[in-house]
Amino acid sequence: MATGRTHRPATRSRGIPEATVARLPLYLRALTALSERSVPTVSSEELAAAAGVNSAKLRKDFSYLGSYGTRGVGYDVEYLVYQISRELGLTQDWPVVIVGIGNLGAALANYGGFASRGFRVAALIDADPAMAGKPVAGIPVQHSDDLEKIIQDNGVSIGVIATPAGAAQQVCDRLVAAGVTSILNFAPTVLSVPDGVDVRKVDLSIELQILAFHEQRKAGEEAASADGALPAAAARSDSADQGPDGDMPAVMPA
Amino acid sequence: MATGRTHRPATRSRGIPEATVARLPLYLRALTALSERSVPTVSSEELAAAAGVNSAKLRKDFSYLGSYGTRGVGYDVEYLVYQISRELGLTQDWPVVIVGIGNLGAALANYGGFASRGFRVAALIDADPAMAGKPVAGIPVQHSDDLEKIIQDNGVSIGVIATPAGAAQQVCDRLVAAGVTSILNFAPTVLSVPDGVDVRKVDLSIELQILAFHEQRKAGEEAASADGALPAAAARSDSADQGPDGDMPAVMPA
DNA sequence: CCATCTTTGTGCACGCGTTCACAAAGACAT
DNA sequence: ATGTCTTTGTGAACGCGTGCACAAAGATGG
Repeated sequence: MATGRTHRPATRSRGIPEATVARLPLYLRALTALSERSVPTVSSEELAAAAGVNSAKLRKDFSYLGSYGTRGVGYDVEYLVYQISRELGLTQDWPVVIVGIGNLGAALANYGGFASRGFRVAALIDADPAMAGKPVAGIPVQHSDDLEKIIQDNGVSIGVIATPAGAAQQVCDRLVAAGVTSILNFAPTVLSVPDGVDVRKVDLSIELQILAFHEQRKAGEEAASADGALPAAAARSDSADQGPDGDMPAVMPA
Repeated sequence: MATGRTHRPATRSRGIPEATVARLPLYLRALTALSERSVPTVSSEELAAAAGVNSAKLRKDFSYLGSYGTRGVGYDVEYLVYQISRELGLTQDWPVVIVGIGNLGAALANYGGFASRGFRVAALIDADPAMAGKPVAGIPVQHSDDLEKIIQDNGVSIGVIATPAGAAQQVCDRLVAAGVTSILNFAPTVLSVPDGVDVRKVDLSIELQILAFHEQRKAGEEAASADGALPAAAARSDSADQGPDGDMPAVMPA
């Protein structure tokens, strides 16, 4: 970004690889923990261990930020916390709306990690009129009719979708039309959005299926060494596939 | 391709790239939707659009499965649903335990997508004695003292951790010791596990921070074209860092 | 049976991300 | 000051994942 200050090798925001960006929050968390224990400096080796990554990767990641460590010593914890926070945009306050206040929406609303990380729940929105006015996590739920107004009044640019799958795209469209440019989607749907809008997806069902794949593979290999066949456990070979479920958000039936 | 058609070209489980495995559930969902609409066949182009991926990628993904499409026609929906389900291990029943029945744990327990995808909630476990016996989603919560017994009695190999961060590693260790080999972790902690155990992490806080990064970048660029400086919005430049929050699961305060 | 047309399966090239390994930078002791 | 020792920052090699572009397969119609 050209932010500029003369030197400042970094600030090449656009130069920061996605993979690195995705790890910065991890480093930040580990650093925050160190900071709370008043640890003044940390080596790449130590921090990498705490974050669960390779130390060379961590150093390279930091090099994109232009973060300066001190050779022979390590990194200054406080300085790094500040730099990463700044890079991630956490030094400012991000108002967030949560749409769809079912089980999951409520869980999200109650999540304490919001406020302490630069995020603020500006509003809770649900389509059910019966929910309107009812407080969840101390915040009154508002009806989705007022979605546009809420977004605009609060200058919201980040929206969280926790509605059933069927409603997700419509909600998404309205959020985008109202000015939201970043969306965190918990509904099991592929959202289509115009250029310039970022979408991230969290999908419990997918995560579990990936685990099942590996689990099956482990079982299969085990069996293979003794048997040569399939997992011993359940040989239930239904054609599977039954209830239509593609209609509620991962993790939350309305 | 080499697969030689002795039928059964697949089963090269170990040959399937991770990236492909991660997309299979996506394809499966799209295919299930088609199946429900009784669509008999689908082209890679159509299916790719529905799943939000590139059609060449999709074809290559399927080629790892050894799935057979028909040139000039496309893929048989039902056949593909079965093949992918099978490959993912969803034709068998996976008993799952959820540890930590707070807001999120309850939301997970209520998630309808479990049963319909080959997963079954075998038990809900919480450390709070006051929760014991209390039914959540129709399943009585059990005390964590009985964790090992529950795992063994039910032959559970997949565990979901939705506890506060402080308890996660300990719970993880007990799960692993009891025989769990796949863990879905919602707590904001890096879990360390022995070889052979898979861990997948879902972390709301990280997802939001990644969105914030891009959001800030957008704002910065916008401003740059007119101004040259930083986002106009909030120039709040605190040293940031405040409440200790690293102590509850992403999305769920006990 | 042959021609045409559609759609798959994949060889290939490119770019990103990871990791190694090491030179340079600096702290610290003497 | 000078030497030693630690730890960073990064050049370079490698491997994975992606996407293009096309040949081969097979359906379909004449």
